[in-house]
Amino acid sequence: MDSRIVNLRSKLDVYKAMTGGGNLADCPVREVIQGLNGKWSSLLMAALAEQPYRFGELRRLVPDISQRMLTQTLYDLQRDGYVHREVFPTKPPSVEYSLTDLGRSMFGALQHLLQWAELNHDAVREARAGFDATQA
Amino acid sequence: MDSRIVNLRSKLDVYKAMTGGGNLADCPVREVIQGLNGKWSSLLMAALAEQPYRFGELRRLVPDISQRMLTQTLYDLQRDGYVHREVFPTKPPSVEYSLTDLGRSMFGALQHLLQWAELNHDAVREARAGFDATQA
DNA sequence: GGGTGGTGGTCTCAAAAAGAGACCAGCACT
DNA sequence: AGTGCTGGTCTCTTTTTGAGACCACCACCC
Repeated sequence: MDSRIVNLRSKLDVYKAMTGGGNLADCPVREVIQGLNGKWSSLLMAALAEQPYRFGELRRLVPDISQRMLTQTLYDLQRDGYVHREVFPTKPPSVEYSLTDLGRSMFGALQHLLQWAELNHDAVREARAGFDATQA
Repeated sequence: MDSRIVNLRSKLDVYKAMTGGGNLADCPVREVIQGLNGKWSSLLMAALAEQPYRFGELRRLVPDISQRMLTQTLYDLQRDGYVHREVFPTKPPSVEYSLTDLGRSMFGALQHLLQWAELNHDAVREARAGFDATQA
């Protein structure tokens, strides 16, 4: 028994899960997190959690995303099972993206982080400003 | 009143927070999330949530991180106020990294996502495999 | 029938970020 | 004098991202 007695079992469990219990290289948790790490993933998830959107609607909704990254991010989210893509055979075929059950479930967890960010972005901004000041 | 009646107020709020209420370009929530988007940020946060670590310990703990990215990710986390860096004037100076209160607070939110990933990585893996099969 | 505009993309090329690995000063121990 | 550990930085290559042109299809409008 050393000083590493852990009173935060759940945190330790999470850490062990991320390290795959010693098998850190191909850890499933890291793979999943990696999929959400994209610059646009969480934003698109938040948008689609509100309601389904079509490709062009998303592009207008997020003006600073390039069409290339919108295509790719949606493809990745679809691949991981968070997003459903449905093509409607209208005159110019339209494509609708919506969350799957898995996507809604995942967003429930992601939401905690987004809400934290909403409540604490001032603290982060302050910390950043203070740090930059000392480094100047 | 159109079909967009929203029964998920909290989700909508999160979305609005991310979009900055129409000011999507410089939205504070996106800035914060961006800081956690790094490939190694969440892993290092999980490690430091368990206990403080020294630089070399972290390097050994996460063998597949390059020294360069370890330095940089820790710097970024410190800049955003999640991590405290303390230099001890030992013979070869040692450096200890630990979570700040802000860091612990943030990890509390991040943890939900990590736990979700731990519980659902099978579903994601399956979705991925199924999707890849249809694309082949 | 010839322009215009909206559909959802792909392709190419430049810029930014990440990874690999060499290198460094300082000191302790042998 | 050599070896090893400390916490880094520097340079080079590869991967990821961003900007923007291009595309086929069809509807609409004259």
